[in-house]
Amino acid sequence: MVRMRDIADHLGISVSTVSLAMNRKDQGRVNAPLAERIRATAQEMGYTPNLHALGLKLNKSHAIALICRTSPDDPFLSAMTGGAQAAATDAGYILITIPVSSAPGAEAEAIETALQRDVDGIVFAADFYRRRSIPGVPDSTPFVFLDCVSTGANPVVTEVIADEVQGSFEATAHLLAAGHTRIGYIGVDDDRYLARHLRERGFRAALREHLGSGAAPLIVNAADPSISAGEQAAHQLFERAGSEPPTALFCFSDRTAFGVAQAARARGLRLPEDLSIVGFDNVEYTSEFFSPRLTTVELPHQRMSAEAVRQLVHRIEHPRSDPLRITVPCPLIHRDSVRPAVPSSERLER
Amino acid sequence: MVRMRDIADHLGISVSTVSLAMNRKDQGRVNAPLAERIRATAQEMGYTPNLHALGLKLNKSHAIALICRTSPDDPFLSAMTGGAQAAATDAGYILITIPVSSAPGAEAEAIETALQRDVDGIVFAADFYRRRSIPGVPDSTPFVFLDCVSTGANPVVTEVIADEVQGSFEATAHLLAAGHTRIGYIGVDDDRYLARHLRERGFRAALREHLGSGAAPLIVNAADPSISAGEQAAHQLFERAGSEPPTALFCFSDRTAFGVAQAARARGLRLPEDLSIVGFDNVEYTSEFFSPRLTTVELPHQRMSAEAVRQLVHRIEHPRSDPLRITVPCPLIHRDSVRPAVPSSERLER
DNA sequence: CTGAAAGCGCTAACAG
DNA sequence: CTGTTAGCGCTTTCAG
Repeated sequence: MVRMRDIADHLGISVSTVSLAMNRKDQGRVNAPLAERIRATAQEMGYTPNLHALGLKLNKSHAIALICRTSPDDPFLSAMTGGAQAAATDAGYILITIPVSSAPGAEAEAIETALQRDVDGIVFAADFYRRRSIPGVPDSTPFVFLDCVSTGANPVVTEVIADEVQGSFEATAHLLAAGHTRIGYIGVDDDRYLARHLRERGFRAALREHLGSGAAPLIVNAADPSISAGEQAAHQLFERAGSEPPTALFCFSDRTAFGVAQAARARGLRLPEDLSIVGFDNVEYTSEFFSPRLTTVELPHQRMSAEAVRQLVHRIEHPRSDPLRITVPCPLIHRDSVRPAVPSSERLER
Repeated sequence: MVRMRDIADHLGISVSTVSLAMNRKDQGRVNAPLAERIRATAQEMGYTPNLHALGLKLNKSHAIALICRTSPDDPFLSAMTGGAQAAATDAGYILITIPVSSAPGAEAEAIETALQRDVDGIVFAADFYRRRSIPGVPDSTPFVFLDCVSTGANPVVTEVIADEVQGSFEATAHLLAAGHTRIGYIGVDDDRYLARHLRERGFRAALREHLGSGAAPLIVNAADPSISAGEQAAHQLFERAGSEPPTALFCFSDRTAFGVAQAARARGLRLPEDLSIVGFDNVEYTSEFFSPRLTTVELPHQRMSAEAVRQLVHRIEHPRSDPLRITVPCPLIHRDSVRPAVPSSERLER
């Protein structure tokens, strides 16, 4: 491990001059050619700064903590950590992922761990979009929220969230563009999911915009976002619809969509010929194990976490900057579960 | 942030005494009651050691690096990092995950990053079980292999791998125990997968043990582990089997199994009534989106990575210990895709 | 049994 | 323009 000391000796100069040159604080302090020569030999000798020394001196670790709940089978975890990793590396930081169990004091403990490592900032991620209280972090440690917002009206902390409304609007618009007019929505009846209201709002907005405000949208909420609840809800919706069944369904989640597909098949409907469906989440493998391959709205965890890290770095480097609410769009992933609507007259002929 | 200095002042003693007491190096150096009192007040004042200072002094960071390829949708990534995280935390270390792209110099770069952070050890993980060369890491930095083995006969480095043979043996034995006798195996025809041979070996061994060496096992290899290749291979197998079709199939992977299921259904077979299948991997969501819920062998990434970290910590703390090859068992996950075999006479009656 | 002092690699006043 | 110096928090001889 070559130190500044080594390169100073090698050049017959002092450590502080080397330090100045290496930190590009040499404007009018070290003459240009010398500075250049220092940097060159540093490179040559394979100098890498000792981060412990730096940290000790500057109270800066060039490390960022990602604190999040980790259930062993969270489908979004890899995308989240991956995006955060990449962004951190890009910015010259390292990412430390600190898992937090669901035990009571776990979050405080995680924060403690992070602080002890002297991280320069913390990203708090939720396991799904939710409202949460501001964590007990000293004012001196910048932090941002990922996939969650603080209780209280105005963002007092930078928050990175998905644009659920836009995503569901787009999905519904896609169905409308395919000629469907009788479109239902299978939501979820659990207020812990903030997304619940946002996705319904996007759905309604698209319908209103394309069909006018006259149409009463067909909406049934499943008990939870599971496959079986989705299945049940779909049956309910078809029964409620009676003789005018929907030709397309927008679903709260991919799992909901899967349940819906099972219900539809049980009723003798072919997918996507008789019923088009769009899911939400773009859970990995969903597209592979689902047939027809599911058209769905992606929850862009990778982009979100990358953005969260970028925002955090910004706040680390500009401590006085204002908190922001960043909304990242949810792209619609076109696959095979949506078909153009067939006018009902033609359908009867077959 | 309270320092040793603070607690020394508070007690009117010197820093070195505190250090001695805190590090339990006080045997016959500090009198017992004082040492105890020091530890008590440290606790009270909320002392936490400054890791930068420690690292600087001792060249130890209490950090471990996990270096691995990360494709954004590796289904095993969360389990792997999760297990490693937990084990590292348990051992008082922190885990730094360093992603490595598939670009040429990427691995060297990742190692560089790790070394610069002064990690105490490195876990190298492969994206699937494979043989690989020893990475260019200084002798002073302990490392272990996860899900890979070194080229060369004897392990020169500690390796943690899954017991693929045992897993497939158990799966096949389960099928046999359910009364099946005509059992086929859909493998994969790609030698990059070391698992390929091991799984086939387990399959053959179970058959031999239960059925004797007379039976020629029905084996078809798919071109790759994808769904479509599995589907094709299954058709091929059924054609080859002719009038004596298998009543159960063991599959190289869950995706293979999914393809197999599609092929079977296309041939009018009901699952699991007419055909039992067992997969391999226990990929998340596979059980949910697969119907019937897939009985499969789990690739225990969480346990493996935890074990790798434990081994690494052991090597960090006992540098002269011998390299080991650790094999962790693959449990069979019982779900709904296996049914007891029905004697062929009864089958015809229905 | 306890304390003083040096030093890990680096930065930042401050002198020169 | 360059060098000297002190000090970040801790461990570890070495004296006392």
